[in-house]
Amino acid sequence: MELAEAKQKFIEAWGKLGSEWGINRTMAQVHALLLVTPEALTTEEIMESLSISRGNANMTLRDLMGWGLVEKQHKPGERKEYFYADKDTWNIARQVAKERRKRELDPVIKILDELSKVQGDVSDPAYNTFNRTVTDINKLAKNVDKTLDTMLKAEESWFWGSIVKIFK
Amino acid sequence: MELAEAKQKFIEAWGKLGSEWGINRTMAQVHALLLVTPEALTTEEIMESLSISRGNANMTLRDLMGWGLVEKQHKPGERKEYFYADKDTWNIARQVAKERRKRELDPVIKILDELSKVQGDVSDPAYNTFNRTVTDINKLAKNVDKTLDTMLKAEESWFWGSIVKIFK
DNA sequence: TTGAACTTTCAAAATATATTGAAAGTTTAT
DNA sequence: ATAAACTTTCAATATATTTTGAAAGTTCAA
Repeated sequence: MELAEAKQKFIEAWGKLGSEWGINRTMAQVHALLLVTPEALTTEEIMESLSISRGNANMTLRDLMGWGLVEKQHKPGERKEYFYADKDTWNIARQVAKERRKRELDPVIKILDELSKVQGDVSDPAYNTFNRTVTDINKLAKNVDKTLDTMLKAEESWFWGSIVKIFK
Repeated sequence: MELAEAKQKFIEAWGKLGSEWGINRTMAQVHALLLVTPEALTTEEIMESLSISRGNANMTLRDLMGWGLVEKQHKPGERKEYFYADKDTWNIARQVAKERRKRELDPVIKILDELSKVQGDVSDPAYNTFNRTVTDINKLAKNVDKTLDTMLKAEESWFWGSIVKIFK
Protein backbone atom coordinates (compact mmCIF):
# COMPACT_ATOMS: atom_id res chain seq x y z
CA MET A 1 0.00 0.00 0.00
CA GLU A 2 1.18 3.49 -0.85
CA LEU A 3 1.75 5.99 1.93
CA ALA A 4 -0.76 8.37 0.34
CA GLU A 5 -3.40 5.66 0.19
CA ALA A 6 -2.67 4.60 3.75
CA LYS A 7 -3.05 8.19 4.97
CA GLN A 8 -6.37 8.37 3.17
CA LYS A 9 -7.58 5.18 4.84
CA PHE A 10 -6.48 6.39 8.24
CA ILE A 11 -8.34 9.68 7.78
CA GLU A 12 -11.48 7.85 6.70
CA ALA A 13 -11.34 5.37 9.56
CA TRP A 14 -10.76 8.09 12.11
CA GLY A 15 -13.64 10.12 10.70
CA LYS A 16 -15.99 7.17 10.89
CA LEU A 17 -15.00 6.27 14.42
CA GLY A 18 -15.42 9.88 15.48
CA SER A 19 -18.90 10.15 14.04
CA GLU A 20 -19.92 6.95 15.81
CA TRP A 21 -18.85 8.54 19.07
CA GLY A 22 -20.61 11.85 18.63
CA ILE A 23 -17.69 13.75 17.16
CA ASN A 24 -18.16 15.61 13.91
CA ARG A 25 -16.75 13.57 11.05
CA THR A 26 -14.86 16.49 9.53
CA MET A 27 -13.35 17.42 12.84
CA ALA A 28 -12.03 13.90 13.30
CA GLN A 29 -10.67 13.93 9.75
CA VAL A 30 -8.85 17.21 10.16
CA HIS A 31 -7.39 15.88 13.37
CA ALA A 32 -6.33 12.68 11.62
CA LEU A 33 -4.69 14.64 8.83
CA LEU A 34 -2.69 16.71 11.28
CA LEU A 35 -1.76 13.58 13.22
CA VAL A 36 -0.06 11.96 10.26
CA THR A 37 1.61 15.15 9.04
CA PRO A 38 5.02 15.99 10.50
CA GLU A 39 4.87 19.72 9.94
CA ALA A 40 2.19 22.28 10.75
CA LEU A 41 -0.32 23.02 7.97
CA THR A 42 -2.14 26.15 6.85
CA THR A 43 -5.91 26.44 6.55
CA GLU A 44 -5.38 26.50 2.80
CA GLU A 45 -3.51 23.20 2.79
CA ILE A 46 -6.12 21.53 4.98
CA MET A 47 -8.97 22.75 2.77
CA GLU A 48 -7.18 21.46 -0.28
CA SER A 49 -6.21 18.15 1.24
CA LEU A 50 -9.68 17.24 2.51
CA SER A 51 -11.75 19.15 -0.05
CA ILE A 52 -13.59 21.25 2.48
CA SER A 53 -14.55 24.90 2.44
CA ARG A 54 -12.71 27.72 4.14
CA GLY A 55 -15.51 28.28 6.63
CA ASN A 56 -15.67 24.64 7.54
CA ALA A 57 -11.90 24.42 7.98
CA ASN A 58 -11.86 27.51 10.13
CA MET A 59 -14.65 26.36 12.45
CA THR A 60 -13.28 22.86 12.71
CA LEU A 61 -9.81 24.10 13.61
CA ARG A 62 -11.30 26.39 16.22
CA ASP A 63 -13.17 23.43 17.73
CA LEU A 64 -10.06 21.27 17.72
CA MET A 65 -8.19 23.99 19.56
CA GLY A 66 -11.10 24.17 22.01
CA TRP A 67 -10.60 20.47 22.65
CA GLY A 68 -6.92 21.10 23.25
CA LEU A 69 -5.92 18.74 20.44
CA VAL A 70 -4.49 21.25 17.99
CA GLU A 71 -2.55 24.44 18.35
CA LYS A 72 -1.70 27.44 16.26
CA GLN A 73 1.85 28.09 15.25
CA HIS A 74 3.30 31.24 13.76
CA LYS A 75 6.30 31.12 11.52
CA PRO A 76 8.54 34.17 11.88
CA GLY A 77 8.10 36.63 9.05
CA GLU A 78 4.81 35.04 7.89
CA ARG A 79 1.26 36.27 8.22
CA LYS A 80 -0.32 32.85 7.76
CA GLU A 81 -1.34 30.69 10.69
CA TYR A 82 -0.13 27.12 10.85
CA PHE A 83 -1.89 24.32 12.72
CA TYR A 84 -0.20 21.51 14.50
CA ALA A 85 -1.52 18.46 16.37
CA ASP A 86 0.08 16.94 19.44
CA LYS A 87 0.99 13.40 18.43
CA ASP A 88 1.30 11.83 21.87
CA THR A 89 -1.47 9.25 21.98
CA TRP A 90 -1.73 9.34 25.73
CA ASN A 91 -2.13 13.11 25.73
CA ILE A 92 -4.84 12.85 23.11
CA ALA A 93 -6.76 10.25 25.09
CA ARG A 94 -6.45 12.29 28.26
CA GLN A 95 -7.53 15.48 26.54
CA VAL A 96 -10.61 13.86 25.03
CA ALA A 97 -11.53 12.20 28.32
CA LYS A 98 -11.09 15.49 30.15
CA GLU A 99 -13.28 17.47 27.77
CA ARG A 100 -16.05 14.91 27.55
CA ARG A 101 -16.12 14.59 31.28
CA LYS A 102 -16.51 18.32 31.69
CA ARG A 103 -19.04 18.74 28.89
CA GLU A 104 -21.16 15.64 29.32
CA LEU A 105 -20.52 13.55 32.39
CA ASP A 106 -20.46 16.33 34.97
CA PRO A 107 -23.81 17.87 33.91
CA VAL A 108 -25.45 14.45 34.05
CA ILE A 109 -24.11 13.79 37.52
CA LYS A 110 -25.56 17.10 38.64
CA ILE A 111 -29.01 16.06 37.42
CA LEU A 112 -28.70 12.58 38.93
CA ASP A 113 -27.80 14.14 42.28
CA GLU A 114 -31.02 16.12 42.17
CA LEU A 115 -33.12 13.20 41.07
CA SER A 116 -31.63 11.00 43.81
CA LYS A 117 -33.13 13.35 46.36
CA VAL A 118 -36.71 12.99 45.13
CA GLN A 119 -38.87 11.67 47.95
CA GLY A 120 -41.81 9.32 47.56
CA ASP A 121 -44.00 6.59 48.94
CA VAL A 122 -41.78 3.66 49.91
CA SER A 123 -44.58 1.18 49.30
CA ASP A 124 -44.99 2.42 45.71
CA PRO A 125 -43.12 0.15 43.26
CA ALA A 126 -42.96 2.97 40.72
CA TYR A 127 -41.12 5.11 43.22
CA ASN A 128 -38.86 2.30 44.35
CA THR A 129 -37.80 1.37 40.85
CA PHE A 130 -37.16 4.99 39.95
CA ASN A 131 -35.15 5.60 43.07
CA ARG A 132 -33.07 2.49 42.83
CA THR A 133 -32.27 2.97 39.17
CA VAL A 134 -31.32 6.60 39.58
CA THR A 135 -29.14 6.10 42.62
CA ASP A 136 -27.42 3.10 41.02
CA ILE A 137 -26.62 5.00 37.86
CA ASN A 138 -25.50 7.92 39.95
CA LYS A 139 -23.07 5.69 41.81
CA LEU A 140 -21.68 4.28 38.59
CA ALA A 141 -21.32 7.75 37.09
CA LYS A 142 -19.48 8.98 40.15
CA ASN A 143 -17.15 6.02 40.06
CA VAL A 144 -16.35 6.72 36.44
CA ASP A 145 -15.87 10.37 37.28
CA LYS A 146 -13.46 9.61 40.07
CA THR A 147 -11.57 7.10 37.96
CA LEU A 148 -11.19 9.63 35.17
CA ASP A 149 -10.04 12.22 37.63
CA THR A 150 -7.21 10.01 38.82
CA MET A 151 -6.39 8.89 35.32
CA LEU A 152 -6.10 12.48 34.13
CA LYS A 153 -3.49 13.16 36.73
CA ALA A 154 -1.59 9.98 36.07
CA GLU A 155 1.50 9.35 34.06
CA GLU A 156 1.09 7.00 31.17
CA SER A 157 3.54 4.36 32.24
CA TRP A 158 2.17 4.32 35.74
CA PHE A 159 -1.37 3.99 34.47
CA TRP A 160 -0.83 1.16 32.04
CA GLY A 161 1.45 -0.60 34.46
CA SER A 162 -1.32 -0.64 37.03
CA ILE A 163 -4.00 -1.67 34.61
CA VAL A 164 -1.94 -4.53 33.31
CA LYS A 165 -1.33 -5.71 36.84
CA ILE A 166 -5.03 -5.85 37.63
CA PHE A 167 -6.29 -7.30 34.40
CA LYS A 168 -4.06 -10.28 34.28
CA MET B 1 -40.28 17.36 42.85
CA GLU B 2 -43.05 15.02 41.75
CA LEU B 3 -42.18 11.47 40.73
CA ALA B 4 -43.74 12.07 37.31
CA GLU B 5 -41.65 15.18 36.77
CA ALA B 6 -38.52 13.42 37.98
CA LYS B 7 -39.11 10.56 35.55
CA GLN B 8 -39.51 13.07 32.77
CA LYS B 9 -36.22 14.74 33.66
CA PHE B 10 -34.43 11.44 33.83
CA ILE B 11 -35.72 10.44 30.40
CA GLU B 12 -34.64 13.76 28.94
CA ALA B 13 -31.19 13.63 30.52
CA TRP B 14 -30.62 10.08 29.37
CA GLY B 15 -31.75 10.96 25.85
CA LYS B 16 -29.38 13.88 25.71
CA LEU B 17 -26.43 11.91 27.02
CA GLY B 18 -27.16 9.15 24.56
CA SER B 19 -27.24 11.49 21.59
CA GLU B 20 -23.94 13.02 22.66
CA TRP B 21 -22.42 9.56 22.57
CA GLY B 22 -23.75 8.49 19.20
CA ILE B 23 -26.85 6.71 20.46
CA ASN B 24 -30.18 7.61 18.96
CA ARG B 25 -32.02 9.98 21.30
CA THR B 26 -35.30 8.06 21.10
CA MET B 27 -33.57 4.78 21.77
CA ALA B 28 -32.00 6.20 24.91
CA GLN B 29 -35.34 7.62 26.00
CA VAL B 30 -37.22 4.37 25.53
CA HIS B 31 -34.49 2.65 27.51
CA ALA B 32 -34.74 5.27 30.25
CA LEU B 33 -38.51 4.87 30.41
CA LEU B 34 -38.21 1.12 30.81
CA LEU B 35 -35.46 1.57 33.41
CA VAL B 36 -37.69 3.56 35.73
CA THR B 37 -40.76 1.41 35.20
CA PRO B 38 -41.16 -1.61 37.47
CA GLU B 39 -43.34 -3.64 35.15
CA ALA B 40 -42.97 -4.51 31.47
CA LEU B 41 -44.70 -2.18 29.02
CA THR B 42 -46.48 -2.71 25.70
CA THR B 43 -45.55 -0.92 22.49
CA GLU B 44 -48.80 0.99 22.88
CA GLU B 45 -47.86 2.27 26.32
CA ILE B 46 -44.40 3.32 25.19
CA MET B 47 -45.80 5.16 22.16
CA GLU B 48 -48.26 6.96 24.39
CA SER B 49 -45.79 7.75 27.10
CA LEU B 50 -43.13 9.26 24.83
CA SER B 51 -45.40 10.49 22.03
CA ILE B 52 -43.72 8.50 19.30
CA SER B 53 -45.16 6.57 16.40
CA ARG B 54 -45.75 2.86 16.23
CA GLY B 55 -43.05 2.37 13.63
CA ASN B 56 -40.51 4.29 15.64
CA ALA B 57 -41.35 2.40 18.82
CA ASN B 58 -41.10 -0.92 17.03
CA MET B 59 -37.72 -0.20 15.46
CA THR B 60 -36.31 1.28 18.61
CA LEU B 61 -37.37 -1.70 20.70
CA ARG B 62 -35.85 -4.02 18.16
CA ASP B 63 -32.56 -2.10 18.38
CA LEU B 64 -32.62 -2.17 22.16
CA MET B 65 -33.08 -5.91 22.07
CA GLY B 66 -30.17 -6.09 19.62
CA TRP B 67 -28.06 -4.27 22.20
CA GLY B 68 -29.17 -6.79 24.81
CA LEU B 69 -30.65 -4.09 26.99
CA VAL B 70 -34.34 -4.95 26.67
CA GLU B 71 -36.23 -8.17 26.36
CA LYS B 72 -39.66 -9.28 25.28
CA GLN B 73 -42.02 -10.79 27.77
CA HIS B 74 -45.22 -12.66 27.11
CA LYS B 75 -48.01 -12.67 29.63
CA PRO B 76 -49.94 -15.93 29.64
CA GLY B 77 -53.23 -15.69 27.81
CA GLU B 78 -52.30 -12.41 26.09
CA ARG B 79 -51.36 -11.72 22.50
CA LYS B 80 -49.56 -8.47 23.23
CA GLU B 81 -45.81 -8.30 23.68
CA TYR B 82 -44.40 -6.65 26.73
CA PHE B 83 -40.95 -5.08 26.97
CA TYR B 84 -38.76 -5.12 30.00
CA ALA B 85 -35.32 -3.59 30.73
CA ASP B 86 -32.69 -5.18 32.91
CA LYS B 87 -32.13 -2.71 35.72
CA ASP B 88 -28.72 -3.86 36.89
CA THR B 89 -26.42 -0.94 36.18
CA TRP B 90 -23.35 -3.09 35.91
CA ASN B 91 -25.01 -5.35 33.36
CA ILE B 92 -26.06 -2.33 31.33
CA ALA B 93 -22.54 -0.90 31.31
CA ARG B 94 -21.07 -4.25 30.34
CA GLN B 95 -23.60 -4.80 27.62
CA VAL B 96 -22.98 -1.37 26.08
CA ALA B 97 -19.21 -1.79 26.31
CA LYS B 98 -19.46 -5.21 24.71
CA GLU B 99 -21.56 -4.06 21.79
CA ARG B 100 -19.57 -0.94 21.05
CA ARG B 101 -16.36 -2.90 21.16
CA LYS B 102 -17.70 -5.38 18.67
CA ARG B 103 -19.27 -2.81 16.39
CA GLU B 104 -16.70 -0.02 16.49
CA LEU B 105 -13.44 -0.78 18.23
CA ASP B 106 -12.72 -4.15 16.63
CA PRO B 107 -13.16 -2.92 13.03
CA VAL B 108 -10.84 0.01 13.72
CA ILE B 109 -8.18 -2.26 15.17
CA LYS B 110 -8.37 -4.36 12.05
CA ILE B 111 -7.67 -1.32 9.89
CA LEU B 112 -4.89 -0.11 12.19
CA ASP B 113 -3.23 -3.51 11.99
CA GLU B 114 -3.15 -3.20 8.22
CA LEU B 115 -1.91 0.36 8.26
CA SER B 116 0.83 -0.54 10.73
CA LYS B 117 2.28 -2.85 8.13
CA VAL B 118 2.71 -0.18 5.46
CA GLN B 119 6.36 0.04 4.52
CA GLY B 120 8.18 3.19 3.54
CA ASP B 121 11.34 5.21 3.38
CA VAL B 122 12.74 5.50 6.90
CA SER B 123 14.42 8.81 6.10
CA ASP B 124 11.09 10.31 5.02
CA PRO B 125 9.54 12.35 7.86
CA ALA B 126 6.09 11.94 6.31
CA TYR B 127 6.44 8.17 6.54
CA ASN B 128 7.91 8.27 10.02
CA THR B 129 5.16 10.43 11.43
CA PHE B 130 2.48 8.29 9.81
CA ASN B 131 4.02 5.10 11.05
CA ARG B 132 4.60 6.27 14.58
CA THR B 133 1.12 7.75 14.95
CA VAL B 134 -0.61 4.68 13.57
CA THR B 135 1.34 2.17 15.62
CA ASP B 136 0.88 4.24 18.78
CA ILE B 137 -2.85 4.48 18.32
CA ASN B 138 -2.94 0.80 17.50
CA LYS B 139 -1.20 0.00 20.76
CA LEU B 140 -3.63 2.15 22.73
CA ALA B 141 -6.60 0.61 20.98
CA LYS B 142 -5.37 -2.88 21.73
CA ASN B 143 -4.81 -2.02 25.36
CA VAL B 144 -8.36 -0.73 25.61
CA ASP B 145 -9.57 -3.84 23.84
CA LYS B 146 -7.78 -6.14 26.21
CA THR B 147 -8.94 -4.17 29.23
CA LEU B 148 -12.55 -4.35 28.05
CA ASP B 149 -12.20 -8.04 27.44
CA THR B 150 -11.16 -8.68 31.00
CA MET B 151 -13.71 -6.26 32.35
CA LEU B 152 -16.50 -8.01 30.49
CA LYS B 153 -15.65 -11.26 32.16
CA ALA B 154 -15.34 -9.71 35.58
CA GLU B 155 -17.78 -9.63 38.41
CA GLU B 156 -18.93 -6.23 39.54
CA SER B 157 -17.68 -6.34 43.08
CA TRP B 158 -14.33 -7.67 42.03
CA PHE B 159 -13.96 -5.00 39.42
CA TRP B 160 -14.81 -1.99 41.51
CA GLY B 161 -12.87 -3.34 44.42
CA SER B 162 -9.77 -3.50 42.27
CA ILE B 163 -10.28 -0.12 40.69
CA VAL B 164 -10.75 1.54 44.04
CA LYS B 165 -7.55 -0.03 45.26
CA ILE B 166 -5.53 1.34 42.38
CA PHE B 167 -7.02 4.78 42.16
CA LYS B 168 -6.55 5.69 45.74
C1' DT C 1 -4.32 55.88 5.25
C1' DT C 2 -4.56 52.37 2.03
C1' DG C 3 -4.92 47.92 0.35
C1' DA C 4 -3.20 43.28 0.23
C1' DA C 5 -3.16 39.17 2.96
C1' DC C 6 -5.29 36.73 5.79
C1' DT C 7 -9.26 35.17 9.22
C1' DT C 8 -13.94 35.00 10.83
C1' DT C 9 -18.88 34.95 10.45
C1' DC C 10 -23.36 33.29 9.36
C1' DA C 11 -27.57 32.83 6.39
C1' DA C 12 -28.62 29.72 2.95
C1' DA C 13 -28.08 25.17 0.89
C1' DA C 14 -26.89 20.52 1.14
C1' DT C 15 -26.71 16.37 3.46
C1' DA C 16 -27.62 13.01 6.85
C1' DT C 17 -30.56 11.10 10.28
C1' DA C 18 -34.85 10.12 12.50
C1' DT C 19 -39.85 9.67 12.37
C1' DT C 20 -44.31 8.82 10.65
C1' DG C 21 -48.29 6.12 9.45
C1' DA C 22 -50.74 3.38 6.53
C1' DA C 23 -50.36 -0.93 4.23
C1' DA C 24 -48.66 -5.49 4.37
C1' DG C 25 -47.52 -9.29 7.14
C1' DT C 26 -48.17 -12.60 10.91
C1' DT C 27 -50.36 -15.21 14.49
C1' DT C 28 -54.03 -17.27 16.87
C1' DA C 29 -58.79 -18.45 18.33
C1' DT C 30 -62.83 -20.02 16.57
C1' DA D 1 -61.00 -20.67 6.28
C1' DT D 2 -61.82 -16.32 8.46
C1' DA D 3 -61.09 -12.33 10.89
C1' DA D 4 -59.54 -9.91 14.85
C1' DA D 5 -55.40 -8.69 17.26
C1' DC D 6 -51.25 -7.60 16.93
C1' DT D 7 -46.38 -6.62 14.66
C1' DT D 8 -43.38 -5.19 10.98
C1' DT D 9 -42.00 -2.65 6.95
C1' DC D 10 -40.61 1.20 4.30
C1' DA D 11 -41.42 5.20 1.14
C1' DA D 12 -42.44 9.67 2.19
C1' DT D 13 -41.77 13.40 5.32
C1' DA D 14 -39.78 15.98 8.88
C1' DT D 15 -35.99 17.32 11.62
C1' DA D 16 -31.26 18.05 12.79
C1' DT D 17 -26.67 18.63 11.53
C1' DT D 18 -23.08 19.97 8.55
C1' DT D 19 -21.12 22.62 4.93
C1' DT D 20 -20.64 26.31 1.87
C1' DG D 21 -18.96 30.69 0.21
C1' DA D 22 -19.25 35.34 -0.16
C1' DA D 23 -19.13 39.33 2.65
C1' DA D 24 -17.41 41.48 6.68
C1' DG D 25 -13.69 41.85 9.78
C1' DT D 26 -8.79 42.15 11.10
C1' DT D 27 -3.92 42.97 10.78
C1' DC D 28 0.07 44.86 9.05
C1' DA D 29 3.56 46.78 5.81
C1' DA D 30 4.41 50.56 3.13
